[in-house]
Amino acid sequence: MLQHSILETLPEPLRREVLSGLQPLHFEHGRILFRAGDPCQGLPLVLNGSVKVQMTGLSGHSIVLYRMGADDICTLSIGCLMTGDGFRAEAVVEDDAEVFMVPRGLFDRLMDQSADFRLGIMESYGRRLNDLMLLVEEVAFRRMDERLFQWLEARVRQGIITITHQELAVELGTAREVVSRLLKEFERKGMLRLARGKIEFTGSFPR
Amino acid sequence: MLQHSILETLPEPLRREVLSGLQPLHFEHGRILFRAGDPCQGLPLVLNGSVKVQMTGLSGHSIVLYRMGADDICTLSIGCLMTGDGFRAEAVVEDDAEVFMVPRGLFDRLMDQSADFRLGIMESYGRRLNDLMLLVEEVAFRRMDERLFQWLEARVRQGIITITHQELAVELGTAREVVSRLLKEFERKGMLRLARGKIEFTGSFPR
DNA sequence: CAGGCCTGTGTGACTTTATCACTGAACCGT
DNA sequence: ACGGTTCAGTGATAAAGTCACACAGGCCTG
Repeated sequence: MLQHSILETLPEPLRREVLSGLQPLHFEHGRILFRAGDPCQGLPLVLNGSVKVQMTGLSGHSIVLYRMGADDICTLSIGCLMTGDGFRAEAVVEDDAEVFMVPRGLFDRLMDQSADFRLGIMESYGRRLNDLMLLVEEVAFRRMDERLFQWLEARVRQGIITITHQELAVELGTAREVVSRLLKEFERKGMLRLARGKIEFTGSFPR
Repeated sequence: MLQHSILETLPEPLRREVLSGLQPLHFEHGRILFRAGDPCQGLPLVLNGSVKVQMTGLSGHSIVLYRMGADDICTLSIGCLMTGDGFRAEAVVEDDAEVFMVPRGLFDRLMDQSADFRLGIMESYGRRLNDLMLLVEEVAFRRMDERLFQWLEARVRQGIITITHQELAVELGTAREVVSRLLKEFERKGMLRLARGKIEFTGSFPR
């Protein structure tokens, strides 16, 4: 079922009209929703799948800022939509995703006509702001080994994950070598097994 | 003249009504607009002065996230206003400030009735999101000496600034010792002179 | 105005993280 | 099987964070 909760709150005639006017766009794993500098085409409503948003600094390093999943709204786009500025980050599809792209005109109309839509947008914005604030705190003050551990912990249930040390470094905003060394240490402690492009959790990974 | 550009865009009868219903609140240097955990009372529109927003991590360390000045909107409050969650950060007045506090009901009404108001809110949100993204990048990848230098550079014109190393550490999200050492090095290079609670720029501070 | 107190600053020793440079292993296509 | 490419491991060194403590400046109080 292709739907997005923020559209379900619309009053009936409007909802039907909007839904009939939008067709879902499919994006496969690895596709880029937008790149840094791109102008904003519309507000993406993520129906399913998973999209990560990351930025690359002047230094040339990248860091993942947050992810969007089912029922998420790409709030970052709104600012660009309003000011006409280009994106400062890029969005990469991780798990194949379907997206409604709401054009500027329709967005304005929905903001005008539905209090629930406005509420949904504001809530989404608030969450994103909070996420970023927490990320700042994490990057500024938390130790790398803890952060890496937590990242892995959230994925233990998958048993094996497919990711390179370089990608993991981008997740945490650090250098590949740092990730390699820390992972090696985890391996020495028996928490996981390393292979090229893969990390396998052992039963003894602490939970 | 006490006004805020986002209110000036309102259609005339509404603008007059809103303005007559709001009286500016005065906050002196050092006053706390809100603390972490506080519920949100309304949307603060900053008329003048300067307010810094900072958060304290689990680690007990703090970092300044951004500042608000004349004509700014405390977008952070909107999320809290919508979800009813408490603030995750605190706002401290630096230069005496005057603020319109827009209560929830009025905010909803303005969002409903003015497209320009909506635009202003969305733009403000977009800017804040961009600021935070840049901060993440800065904290994750930039060298401390450069960041400290830039922070000082932005204040060279004041000649002397009154700030402790501890406060400066919070500005940058680092440890006091790191700031002390870097400042000492700047002093050795002749860029500035240090005194208890003060930093004096010399003519040779590079610009 | 001497002494005590609090806050702010300086610094050594050590750990963690980042950077640089390079090696070798694993995989891919032909 | 070979050669190229991507990935991972590691030593050396620099930058930044942590811990512990000494001491200096300003302020209050007797």
